[in-house]
Amino acid sequence: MIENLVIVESPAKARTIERFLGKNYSVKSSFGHIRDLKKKDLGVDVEHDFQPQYEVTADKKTVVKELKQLAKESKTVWLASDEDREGEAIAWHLFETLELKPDSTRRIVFHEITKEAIMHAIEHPRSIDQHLVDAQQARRVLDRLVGFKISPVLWKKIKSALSAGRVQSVAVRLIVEREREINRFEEQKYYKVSGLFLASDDGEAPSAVKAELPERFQSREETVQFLEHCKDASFTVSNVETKPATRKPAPPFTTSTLQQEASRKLGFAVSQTMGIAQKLYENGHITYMRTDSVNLSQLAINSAKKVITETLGKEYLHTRQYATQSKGAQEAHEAIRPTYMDKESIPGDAKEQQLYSMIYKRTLASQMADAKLERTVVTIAISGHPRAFVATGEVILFDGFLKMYRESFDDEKEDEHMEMLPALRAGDRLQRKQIEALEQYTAHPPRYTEASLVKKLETLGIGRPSTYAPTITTIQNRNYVSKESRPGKEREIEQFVLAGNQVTRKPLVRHFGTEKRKLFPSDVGMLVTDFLCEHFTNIMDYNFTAKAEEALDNIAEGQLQWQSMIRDFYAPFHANVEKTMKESERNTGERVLGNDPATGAAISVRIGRFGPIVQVGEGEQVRYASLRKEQLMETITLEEALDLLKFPRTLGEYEGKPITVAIGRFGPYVKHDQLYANLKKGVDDPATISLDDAIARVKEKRESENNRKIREFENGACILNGRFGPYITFEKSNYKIPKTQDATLLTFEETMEIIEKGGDAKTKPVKVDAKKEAATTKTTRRKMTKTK
DNA sequence: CAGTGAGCGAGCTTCCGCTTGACTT
Repeated sequence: MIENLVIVESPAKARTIERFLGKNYSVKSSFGHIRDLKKKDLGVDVEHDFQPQYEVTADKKTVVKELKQLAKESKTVWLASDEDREGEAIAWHLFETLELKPDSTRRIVFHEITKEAIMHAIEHPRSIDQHLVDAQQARRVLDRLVGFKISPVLWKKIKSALSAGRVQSVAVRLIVEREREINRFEEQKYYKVSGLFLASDDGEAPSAVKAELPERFQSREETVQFLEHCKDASFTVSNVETKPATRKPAPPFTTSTLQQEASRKLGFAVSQTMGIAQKLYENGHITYMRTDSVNLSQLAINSAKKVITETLGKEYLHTRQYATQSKGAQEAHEAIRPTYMDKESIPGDAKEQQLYSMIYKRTLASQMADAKLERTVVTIAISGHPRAFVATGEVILFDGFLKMYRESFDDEKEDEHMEMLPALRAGDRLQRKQIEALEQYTAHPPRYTEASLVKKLETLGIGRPSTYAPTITTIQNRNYVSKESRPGKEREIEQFVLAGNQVTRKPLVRHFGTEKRKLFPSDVGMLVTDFLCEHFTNIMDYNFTAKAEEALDNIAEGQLQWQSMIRDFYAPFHANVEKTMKESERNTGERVLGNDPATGAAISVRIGRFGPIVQVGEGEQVRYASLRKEQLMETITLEEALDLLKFPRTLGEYEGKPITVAIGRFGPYVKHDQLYANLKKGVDDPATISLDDAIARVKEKRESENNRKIREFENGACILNGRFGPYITFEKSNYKIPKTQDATLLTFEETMEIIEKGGDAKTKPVKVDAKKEAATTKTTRRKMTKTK
């Protein structure tokens, strides 16, 4: 007989609490939700007041069985899940599923994992808050109805296996709309003028002053005229303004801000950050990593106080309590912080250490003094000209929290660090050294990164800390958006330099528009977004979730019955689903671009079975070509489409067989006798490549194929070198070689034995959608490298 | 590292939010 069974959500938390509670308490974990709406079908009985049809989730069967047994043997069961909507529902589902008795069940909550907090909770149990549970049921049912009613409309009207949802569809919409803003954007050329001056020599070495002209010049003529004027002009300090300024530290990390900073400072993907944070949490180094709270426990603040005072001194200390401002925050946890504030570093791999160090510094900095600065703005007048140069300098009088941590921002420019200025007074004459005018272009609004999309979703109150990373993965897996790095364009620009007494023009080549790890919408993403915005306007509204949250709050407060909220939503929604199913056309996003100048045949683009294609002609004469990854149906021109249709192109013959050039999913390639060889990026142009160069690619590919091949047997079985080391391939299936065997020494018999044995575990050579297959192999690969 | 296609049938796909291990081509 167990005296007390305590159930929490996370096993790591269970371990900690068990230490505090002693031997009369057994602490177990439910591993989150244990029950959910039926996996198959709608799982909601819309005919009978939306009765939810719950079932124990497949991977929770064993946990539930174990908990049920333990509960039976326990005198008292303490349900200690989080104190938010989901946590309350978990407690209720446990109560129902484990068939607990009201008399022997207690609901408790605590906000800090300390002995005092837990003991206090045990002394103040309450009962399950059914209103809060109902709010969760409403949330769950709403999401199921939206997702499972709209997705089938997409399967029928656009493409199979697509999905729609309250969160993901809006996330995609944000990316699609940003892309269109960028397409509409008209860049403007301008010239930016900067000057280098010398402060007059007062016996010591003269010091340099870098200054800029705040206004930009639109035309070259204006620019050159200005520089010509500067030739003989004199430059005088006309004004010096010095102002004190302070900077405050950023609050401690939440899930969203951690993801943003890890992306900016460490280049981590959102899911990567969460994986590393999970490890740190499991090893006891940090507090819980899925949180929307910036709150620190008194214990944490006190120990931060101690560390700061002891290592940096009292003047660096300024304890603060931060208040969460983000919409829809439920604050079941603390901010993300080190478990022990005195641990500056932890064991673990490089990435774990990097992330920990960032969390450590940010948390300590949040309890440190403001930085005190002095900002100086110097105006430099130009004789005979109305404009003036401006030099800005910043001096840190007291570094405060900056000693520990400096926050990063998305729009930060590398070269904008402030420098110190020499001491200057109004009336000082400056010596002109050099003045430059550089041709520049206005920048379009930035594309979202994974992390900046999370930030945007959070400000809209859409999604939760536990779903930011999965949502971003989902919209990429559905091929609505993709994360890509694109090189941008090289562009010739000009610079005018006034040095000595001469203005010279320098042509320069600069890179513009480089994109790193940005989210780009696909044609399908755009098509689905347009379709949903047209037919399901209210769900695509950026305020849909915020409005739903208001109703959910009313349910939680007992002001509104949950079925009543769902009923109000469902009636018009369902009618709309039916109407759209029946009336709307199948939508391939077809767009006619024009006619082929050679034959007069119509050229159009649309979404085909395997993605966007360009089509020329019809019937027997029809020809297709895939769009390239960076092309969109919305913006492709007739000329670009014609270029795509030039392939495959036959170059000639080699060894009696034709050599052709084509453009596939993975870029341009040459094909010769079953062999595919990629063209060399930046060297070969598929439109102009010569037969000789193509033959060279084929020979190179043969060479590398041979190097890959360790052995080949008579019956076609091969031992190859792959990414994961040597493996066997036979009749389109791959087999792992046991670590105990040396791949280079395998005999034919041994090889065939491995193939036989591996019969069950091997991958089935089934036909799968090529894109889907590529997506799954990609994700497994990512996971493999992560666990390494 | 590997991959370079383009609907016959039948049946499947799908949501959001809690939480961790499985997976080894």
